Amino acid sequence: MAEAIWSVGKVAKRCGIKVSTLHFYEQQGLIHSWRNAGNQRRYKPEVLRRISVIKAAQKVGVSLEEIKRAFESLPNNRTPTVEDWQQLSKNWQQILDGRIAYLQKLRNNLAGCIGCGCLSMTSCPLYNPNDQLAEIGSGPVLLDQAEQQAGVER
Amino acid sequence: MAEAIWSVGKVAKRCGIKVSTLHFYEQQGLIHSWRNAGNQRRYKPEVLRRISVIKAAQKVGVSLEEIKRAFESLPNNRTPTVEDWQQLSKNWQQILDGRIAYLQKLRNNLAGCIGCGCLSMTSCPLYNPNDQLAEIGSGPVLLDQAEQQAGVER
DNA sequence: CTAAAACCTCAACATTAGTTGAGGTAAAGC
DNA sequence: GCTTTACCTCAACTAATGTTGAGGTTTTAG
Repeated sequence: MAEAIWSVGKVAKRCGIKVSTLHFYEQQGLIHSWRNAGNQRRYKPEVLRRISVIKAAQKVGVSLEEIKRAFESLPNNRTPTVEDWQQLSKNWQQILDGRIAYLQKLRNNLAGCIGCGCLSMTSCPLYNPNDQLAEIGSGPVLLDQAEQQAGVER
Repeated sequence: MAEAIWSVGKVAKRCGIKVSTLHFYEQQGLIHSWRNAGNQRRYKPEVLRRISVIKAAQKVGVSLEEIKRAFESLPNNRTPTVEDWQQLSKNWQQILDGRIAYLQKLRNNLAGCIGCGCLSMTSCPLYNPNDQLAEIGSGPVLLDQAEQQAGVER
């Protein structure tokens, strides 16, 4: 201990990622390092925290670009404090809450939509783009009223 | 109505996706069509349901490859029945339940991990790869015990 | 002091999920 | 019947997220 400076290999091993990924993240501006006399990367322990946040965010489907923007709220002139991370954490929880609510809605509608017998898209919240269900990742989901015109099929 | 046969343009418009995406999905084996006398694609209304399932799945972070495997449980010799879709829906709900549980765990640990003051990864469920939190998408998240060796931090 | 392990850069490649465009055919509207 | 719109194929391109490898330097262990 007292050894608060990390090499790229150590960080990679500790985080379960590849050295090349650290290079990549640095290139993308997600993490920072300085160089020693022999041009090798050196990291503050803070980087471990950043990487774990990146990993957690990715599991929730957040892009590196968005993570980068979130990190921009952290100070770059000094090591982030507990308060800095807490603020970031608070923002994250909001995202997570939304995400959870979305999934729950999707889950509860699933039996009634995908597996339903109505074969209609008119009122289905899964198919209906006006439903807030669709308001997470992308644009329009699917338009309404359709499959009941079926039955004839081929 | 009675017109239960769809052209690629109609399907695309109804689903809010591009024609090229339909080509792509067909090429990937996610949807099927037959051709009319003039070599144009024709679809059963079933395709709308498939596409909405694809779109819903993607929002949950499921890859096309996994969706394809899920679709393999559907009959390819006949149009899927309500029961077929219900079965698929049931499997989906399990995935969703796991995903929701994961996010909830992540959410509840967020303040205590990212934003905590301990600066230690020894017992942090977010950093700890043995924690089931990590069991969703990928391999190891982050290994333990680290940042408390910090404090010096140059 | 030397050999092995770890690093460095830079370019190319990989994968997923599509999109775009060129060059040509089919169907629909008037 | 002509013109516009929709379709067709095939190849190339995009963007995000990394990974691999070549060729060379630094650090570390014995």
